[in-house]
Amino acid sequence: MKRVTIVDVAKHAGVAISSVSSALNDRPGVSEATRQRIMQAAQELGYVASLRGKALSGRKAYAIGLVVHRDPEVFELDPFFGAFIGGIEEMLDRSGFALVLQSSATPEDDLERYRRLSADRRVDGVILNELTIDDPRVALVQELGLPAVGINPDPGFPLPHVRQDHESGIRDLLGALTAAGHRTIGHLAGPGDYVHSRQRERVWRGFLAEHDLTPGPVIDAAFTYEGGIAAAETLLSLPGALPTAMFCANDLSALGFIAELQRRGVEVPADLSVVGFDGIQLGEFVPPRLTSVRTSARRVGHEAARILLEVIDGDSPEPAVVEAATPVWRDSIAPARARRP
Amino acid sequence: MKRVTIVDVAKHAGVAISSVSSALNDRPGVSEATRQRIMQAAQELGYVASLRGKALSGRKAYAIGLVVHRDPEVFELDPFFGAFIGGIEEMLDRSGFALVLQSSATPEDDLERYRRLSADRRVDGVILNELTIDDPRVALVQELGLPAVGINPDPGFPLPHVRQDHESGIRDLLGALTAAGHRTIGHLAGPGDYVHSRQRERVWRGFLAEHDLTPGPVIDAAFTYEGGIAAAETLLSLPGALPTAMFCANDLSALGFIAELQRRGVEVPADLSVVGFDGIQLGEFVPPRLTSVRTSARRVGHEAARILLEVIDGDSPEPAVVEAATPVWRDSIAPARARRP
DNA sequence: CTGAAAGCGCTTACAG
DNA sequence: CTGAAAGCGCTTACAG
Repeated sequence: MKRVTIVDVAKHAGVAISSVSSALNDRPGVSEATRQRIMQAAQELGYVASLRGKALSGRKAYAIGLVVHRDPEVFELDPFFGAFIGGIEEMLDRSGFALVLQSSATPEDDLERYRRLSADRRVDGVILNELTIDDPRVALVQELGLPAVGINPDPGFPLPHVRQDHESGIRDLLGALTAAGHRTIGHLAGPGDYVHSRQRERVWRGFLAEHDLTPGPVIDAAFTYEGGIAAAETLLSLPGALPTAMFCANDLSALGFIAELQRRGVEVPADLSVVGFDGIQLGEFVPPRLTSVRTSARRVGHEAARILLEVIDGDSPEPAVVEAATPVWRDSIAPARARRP
Repeated sequence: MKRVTIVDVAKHAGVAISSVSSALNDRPGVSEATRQRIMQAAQELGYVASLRGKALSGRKAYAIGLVVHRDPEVFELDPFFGAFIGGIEEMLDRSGFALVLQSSATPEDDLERYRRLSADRRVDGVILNELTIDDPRVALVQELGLPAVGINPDPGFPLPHVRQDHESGIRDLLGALTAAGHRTIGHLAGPGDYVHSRQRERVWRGFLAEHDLTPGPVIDAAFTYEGGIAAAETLLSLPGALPTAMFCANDLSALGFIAELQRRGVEVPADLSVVGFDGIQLGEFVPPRLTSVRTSARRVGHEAARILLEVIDGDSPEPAVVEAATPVWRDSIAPARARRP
């Protein structure tokens, strides 16, 4: 079956293709009567503009790119992506844009993806997620002149971005911990090259300083269940008394952490209170149900797409701000009690 | 900065653009000497062909589509997608194709996505994942003339597809159960509209029939952790004795199922052996570690992309067969013991 | 307001 | 083997 093109619509409506184009794209310069006629012709023929013609002539790909790391475990259990992508789609869809998803094995490969996405003009812009300290992608997109928006960057970030406040939520959790009598609060930190790992640690450190509390142990962990298990082993092998509470930079690792502590005879939260960050579903189900901070991946994705579309349109949008992440009160905080000897 | 086009390369090499096109696409009709000269010119100018020109002129989008359901919980914790998408990418990448990912809220929306993907010529083909009984997408892609490949369909599927045998793995698990003395084996079934739910149940039923065993209770459950919890409640509310073992169609629900059973005082595997299907990471960590069947989402994705590319090329590829899913022996099977009264 | 024409950057017959 | 030309399906100045 032959594809119906703009030429067919023009013929059917008895006008020039330029008028069809203007009418269908809500551009001015077409009388209401003509517009109606064109709309109807398009409708009758079942015309849908070909993206290929549009793309070549309009100098736009009508697509944006997202490159995610292939690290299987992260991708497997990270609850962020589903909602994040859903939010992106939600926004994109109305604009006739699509999401091109790529997965990369390494950071170098990552850069190569962006480079090619730009070189072959596959997308009009990209979303920069999981920013790292001095993220090389920032310089790259600047060099390429590729529109980009960052997710939750540190202050001073040179590109358009969207931000969701995480500080108030974490502070609420830490406040609940001190209110429950905790004085030694440790931190299960995420990989140090991610800005969000650092950001979360910074809030913890700042809170303790303000309250004249000495920071408890800091243990590095991958953002995975296994990472949490390893962290528990590390904590238990540390000399001296255990902290009475831990703030984990990530729920998934918090769950592994708790499971391993329990396996080794440390009661959570009786012996050790634990709070996480992310608000994943699974935290609702495990014992004890995990107190955490819930972020809005969907909203963040939505806003990222919105901002990016504006950048692609040639605007310089203000950073988008999504409502702050909120505490999720569940069962993993208990009153501090005397430390184990 | 001005984009370098095929015209620039032709000029720089002192040839016609048609020769450049032929040379760069490894088409015959260019002498080795000319080809060399063109390659070098392209290299020197940093030329990368624009997909927009290629797409319009070559009548191809150089992209394939995947539409996934937006159901947050599934998307959140389903380990399948990450690996599956990784596998697709792996294959696509070499061919210069990209993955366009869309998320849909409802089955109707789903069809609309495919329809538009085809109408605006955004993609050259699609992957049909999570097939349902009488899946309406099959008729749709046939009607649209949209190349498509199905994942693990039932016999008689009219489109190209890729299949991973699940039967042998499930039978191994069930065999281990009977070898451990289990005679009453129930089934935690997935949503009945999915063909893979039915397939798994069918294997279970067939195995029992062959061994002259009366099927234990069948409980329907969503493919989620919560679904497993609900299923445990249902099982415990059933009149009569408990089965001594359950085969779950899905690991995530198996984990919820086990957790809830334990919460209610049923020891797993001592009182009740449980096996799952999927082989997700998380099953490695929870107590008891979940015995399951591991599928190869990555391989399946890889083969699906390969087959689809062939269909797009105009071929009629044989169904792809990925090596069978294999049992993962862990700790959730114990010898059958006298049932609780 | 309306339409004829050029042009986006390629591929593909088709002459030479 | 090589090159000039048409054409893919649109958008966008530019005349009328």
